[in-house]
Amino acid sequence: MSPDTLEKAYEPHEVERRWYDFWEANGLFAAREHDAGRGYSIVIPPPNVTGVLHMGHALNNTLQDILCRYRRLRGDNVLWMPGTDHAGIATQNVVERKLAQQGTDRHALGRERFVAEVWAWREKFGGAIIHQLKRLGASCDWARERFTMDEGLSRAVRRVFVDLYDQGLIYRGLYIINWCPRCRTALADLEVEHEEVDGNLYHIRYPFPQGGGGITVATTRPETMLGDTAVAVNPEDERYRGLGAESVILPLMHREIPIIRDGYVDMSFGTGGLKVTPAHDPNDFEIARRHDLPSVKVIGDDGRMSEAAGRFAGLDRFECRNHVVRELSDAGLLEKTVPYRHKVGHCYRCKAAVEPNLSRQWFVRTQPLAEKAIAAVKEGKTRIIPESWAATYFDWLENIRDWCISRQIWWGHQIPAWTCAGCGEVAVAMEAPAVCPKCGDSRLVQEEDVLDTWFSSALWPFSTMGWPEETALLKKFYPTAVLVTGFDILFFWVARMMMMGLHFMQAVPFRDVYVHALVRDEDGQKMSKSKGNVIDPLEIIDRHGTDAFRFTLAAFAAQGRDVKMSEKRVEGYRHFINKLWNAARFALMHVDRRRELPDLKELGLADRWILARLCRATAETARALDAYRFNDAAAALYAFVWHEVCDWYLEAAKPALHGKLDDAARQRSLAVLWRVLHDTLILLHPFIPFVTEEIWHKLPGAEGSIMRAAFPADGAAAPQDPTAEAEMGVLIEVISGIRNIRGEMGIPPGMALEALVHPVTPAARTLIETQRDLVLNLARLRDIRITDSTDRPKASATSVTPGATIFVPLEGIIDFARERERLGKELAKIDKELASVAKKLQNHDFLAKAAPEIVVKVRDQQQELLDKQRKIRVNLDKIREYDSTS
RNA sequence: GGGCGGAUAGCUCAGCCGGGAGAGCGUCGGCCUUACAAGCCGAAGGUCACAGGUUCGAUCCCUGUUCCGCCUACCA
Repeated sequence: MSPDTLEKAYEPHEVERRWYDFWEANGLFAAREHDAGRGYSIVIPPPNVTGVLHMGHALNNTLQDILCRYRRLRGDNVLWMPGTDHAGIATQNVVERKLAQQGTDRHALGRERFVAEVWAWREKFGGAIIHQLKRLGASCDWARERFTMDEGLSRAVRRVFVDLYDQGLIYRGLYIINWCPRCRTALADLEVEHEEVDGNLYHIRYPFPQGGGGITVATTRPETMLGDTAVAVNPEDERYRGLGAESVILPLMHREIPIIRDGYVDMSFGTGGLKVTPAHDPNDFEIARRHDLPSVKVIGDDGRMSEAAGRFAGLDRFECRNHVVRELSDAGLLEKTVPYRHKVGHCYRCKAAVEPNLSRQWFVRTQPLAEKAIAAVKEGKTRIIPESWAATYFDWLENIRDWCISRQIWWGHQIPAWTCAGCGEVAVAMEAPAVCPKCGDSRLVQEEDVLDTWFSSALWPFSTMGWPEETALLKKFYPTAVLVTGFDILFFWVARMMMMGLHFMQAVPFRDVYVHALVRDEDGQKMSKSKGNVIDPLEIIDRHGTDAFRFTLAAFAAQGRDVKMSEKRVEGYRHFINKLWNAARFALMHVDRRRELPDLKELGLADRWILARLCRATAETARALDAYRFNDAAAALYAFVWHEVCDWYLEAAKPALHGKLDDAARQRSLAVLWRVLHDTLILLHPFIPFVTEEIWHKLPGAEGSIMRAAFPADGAAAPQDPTAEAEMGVLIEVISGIRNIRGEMGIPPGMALEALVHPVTPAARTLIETQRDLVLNLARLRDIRITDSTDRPKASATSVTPGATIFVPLEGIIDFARERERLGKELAKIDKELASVAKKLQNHDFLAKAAPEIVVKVRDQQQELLDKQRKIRVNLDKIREYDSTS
């Protein structure tokens, strides 16, 4: 195969590897912080080091890559900052599972060796997702790749922690937090997934000390009763006036606990009695504070009952529930058990049921930070797109609660706080202090806990650019242009980056937040391993190529709607890639070297038409991408390439290209073809980078990488040619009319026909005369005759178009019944349209109140329809006449 | 409990500021026309969920209803 011809079908795999290597080797992804040129930056949502590329990543990164490649073509100095997230709990879990397989665990190793083990794991497997992103074509500036645990980012984390602590925005305290007994760590509220489960509501009677009676409470978690320290009723509740007792006996534990009155209690729920378990329920914790009640922690950190649970100690919490219920029932204190559907919190990492637990943890005081994050969006400093997500963003930030940031795991940024063994002073500092700042004791013990993974993620837009140093990178590229993300991490990540960015950089981290949809399976189900409906992006890429896959994602990425992915759809777009490939193949059979575009005046109609359409496609692509309307851009390009370039232009240009016309015509067509292919490749490149680069290098006169090309001029700078568009429109109608007759009348394509054309205006006559060859060729006619008479050959089929009425003589072939049916069908359509138009024009209110240009438009419409109706009727009548006489 | 989104052709979905309902796939009929059968030409197919309202005019704006999906919340 010679260098300037193409294979018959596009084979993506070898091409993709070759060009990706080429781009990387030539530094085409590199940002230049010291260069002029408008800076455009995006920071990647860092995938977990444990991650493997899934559909969500594929969509997210395809959209980012489209934007980055587009901005480069527009001449911007683009930084796409890549990296990965250490993913504290997730990664620790992965390595712990590996250790379990080896018959050991982290406690046997000890902290230091375990952490070393995780680093080793990361060295070996952590790069997988990066390789996968490269297969997707992601044009990140890989030389700058960062990791949330690397030295620079860790410094940024410590700096932020220390500053927030000094500013009173980080504190430590004893509160009810969400505890995962499986991961054995605290979780933030956000990290708890609430799921509906079928449970029971147990009604338990707590008898009075004197025996008998008592107060009945209802609970879904009876095992927590072992830690009850009061029973509460509403002070307004008539049922509990004058009880004659101020306490009850806690069953099974035989502990006397007080009856308290608190407005929190909902009188309408159950019996109006509430058991109070301060150590295992956030509301009860608050009630206990108000009433100065003690706390009894009966569930331990491992999910088993603690010593405080007396004889139940050591039982698993769920096992204990069964024991408690049985014993209560035996004691006659279980009044009833009703099935109850309620939500239970689960750990977002391991799915174990979360236990609210009293615990000493570190918190970020979020409210002051949230206020600024709200204001920034309200003031338009950051736009959220689509706008509907702003409401969700505001709602969460307005009701934000303090953020529990400490985790009882080993993999992560260890909290930079040291406790003095001598005086108990807590010192918070960037580096370990040598001695206690208060008493001078050197026995300092660092806090064991690490920080929530999302704490370091919150700093990502500036920590990756070198903060807290004042780097050239920050100066050039902060704030970033846009953050592209799924809505699932709007709170986890986006809102927190807003808070931290505003606090530490005094500027928003991004001007736009583009929130894209979720990728689901073809039935709209969320993809999950347990459902077995996961489609692996890499398998899709293997089978159909990266470009087809990317184009599919872009084409389905309509704002505010989930993407339903199925292999079938990718297949459809693979056909598109192949169509482009073959169009190029055809073009390259003719185009030999670059030619200047001749004057518009010298060009043929089809040439002028396609250039005008190219100009529109360019403007539409730019408009759509500037507005994050990826699907609009993809649809516009698809339609342009397939239905305008391939279906009409290439077909129209064939005679000239094949040398059937004069050489000047051939040269002109070649120049236009070159221009159309050249610009179209650039327009498509952000979406389908590989195939466009491959074709680009076969295109004579196209220099270097397509990545360095300039986006075509759109709008005023490019040829606007409404005349060509209108004239070509008339011809397309004429040709389609003839094709319709052929198809409907069942005439084989091989049979050459002749047509008699009656133009409606002298201009149309001239047009058809001058474009005679084009019509002959595209309508597959033997001959075309132009007539001033409306007389029609006897046995002929008719097509009425806006520019001309066409008669196709079908002597000996015509099936009169069929033609009658065809015209009748068309007439019925016109009658229907005419009726609705007439209704409008008979309406005085419409004439008086509608915009004048609309009225004019409707009048013109009516005129056209009436004209067409009249012509069809005449022909229908004649057909009837002939039919009856023949 | 609060909030958000969706309902348009057989399927999957576009449809920005109200003014003659679109695409892809699928279906039907005809074609190996020297770029492409992963293709070409032609065609059929819709009460724009339902009920009201605003308007000269509503798939589009407003209200309500039904169904589906999602987010969020400390009612045991």
